[in-house]
Amino acid sequence: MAVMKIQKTPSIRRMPTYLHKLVEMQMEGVPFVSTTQLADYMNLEPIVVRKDIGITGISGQPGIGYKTDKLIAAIRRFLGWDSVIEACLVGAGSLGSALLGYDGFENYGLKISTAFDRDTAKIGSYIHGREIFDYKQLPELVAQLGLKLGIICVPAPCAQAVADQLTDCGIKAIWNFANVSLKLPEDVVVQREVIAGGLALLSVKLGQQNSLINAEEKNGN
Amino acid sequence: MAVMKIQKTPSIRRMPTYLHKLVEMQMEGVPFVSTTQLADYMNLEPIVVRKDIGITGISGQPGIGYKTDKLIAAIRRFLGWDSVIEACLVGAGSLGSALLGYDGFENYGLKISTAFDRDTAKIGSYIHGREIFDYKQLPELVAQLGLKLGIICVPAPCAQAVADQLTDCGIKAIWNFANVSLKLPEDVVVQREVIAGGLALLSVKLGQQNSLINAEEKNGN
DNA sequence: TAGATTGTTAATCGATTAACAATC
DNA sequence: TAGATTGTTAATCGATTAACAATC
Repeated sequence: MAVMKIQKTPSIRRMPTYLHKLVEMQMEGVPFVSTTQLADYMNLEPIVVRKDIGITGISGQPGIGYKTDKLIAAIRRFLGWDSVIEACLVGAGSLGSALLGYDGFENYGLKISTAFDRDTAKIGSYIHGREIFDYKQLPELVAQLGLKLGIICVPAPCAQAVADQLTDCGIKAIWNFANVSLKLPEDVVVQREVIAGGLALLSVKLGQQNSLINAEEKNGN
Repeated sequence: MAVMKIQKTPSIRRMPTYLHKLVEMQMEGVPFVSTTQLADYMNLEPIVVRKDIGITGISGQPGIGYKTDKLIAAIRRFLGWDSVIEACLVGAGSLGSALLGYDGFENYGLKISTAFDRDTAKIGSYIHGREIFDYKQLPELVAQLGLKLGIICVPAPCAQAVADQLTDCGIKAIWNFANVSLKLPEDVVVQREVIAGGLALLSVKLGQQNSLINAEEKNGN
């Protein structure tokens, strides 16, 4: 199978943020939204939002904007979030627990239907109202529920073994929060979250800001 | 002050991952690393790694690679992680707790020196060995410790107020995990983590993969 | 009619990839 | 000498930005 290359990554990454704001506006009863409004909210230029929305295929009304409901629907459809996908989570440590407790996923087409851990102290307990199952039961339950998405929250050294187990069970997509690069079959897609990536960006911004300030001080401003 | 625009965002985001792997190799006693090795690990092309490393300014040895120690130092210097920056964390909920428990930050030039919450049940307790302070004490402690970085882990509706408070106290950089876009003074840098952004990317990949499979089935492959 | 916004086309900019001489 | 790798230059590709007619 050909290696996939996704384009418009920056646009796709912005979609959930539009969605979040739009749902909020929808609840407030706002019937129309313009790219200007969304751009203001996100601190970017309207043309960026216009292009992003363009790829969903929706059309708006010149001079007015987009119907809030339709725009929400268009973004959901584009992302494949119009039908809920069920997932299993492996590793109920602090990060895994945080994800289990996050109630925004319902807006993002995701439902974590089962959670697993190896720790006997956790097995059978409930975290944010969800039972933690024995990791040994994973193949059985994943097959039974026909799950296609797995979320890995185990420590880095265990992550590859868990990933192998998941793909053996028919999982086709992995959301990887472990700090390690996984080797997977070509027909399995993976998204690795590297929290430190954001920190790196922030650090570089801070460094640039500081040198800017120093430069201005030098110029007597 | 001019609005900052950081370039080479994708390269910067990859830096911590290089760093993580390099530190691992260093501990294993590997003296030299080539871009080929790093590329293999990260599932990308060597030229990408070569370009990324290039921006740190380090030079390697043709035919051999880079000295592991020197490369680690170069990446740390580039990111400003050669000196530890102290931060405060606001909001000791499940995500805040997970961050407090993450022990990888020491490698990333970050030390969370204080954590705050408003909840009296949490104040005075210890999470992952760190005392949780009353949010009311924030101005006092931030000033006392001279902190420049704040990490926001409070619910979205409180995030802007916390951000305002932080900037009032002299915080110059904010790492925002709340699901809201913050309005900040121009001299304060911000990095917002949108966890759902990664999920959006994964969903689109999964959709593309599925249509690829369908196409191949149609062609009888 | 005036102001706001969409949607498209073109221009610019930056990131990725390719190619290859120089070096170990 | 053969193989591997760096570092640089050029080519390609895609994303961002600008401009503007069409529409409400």
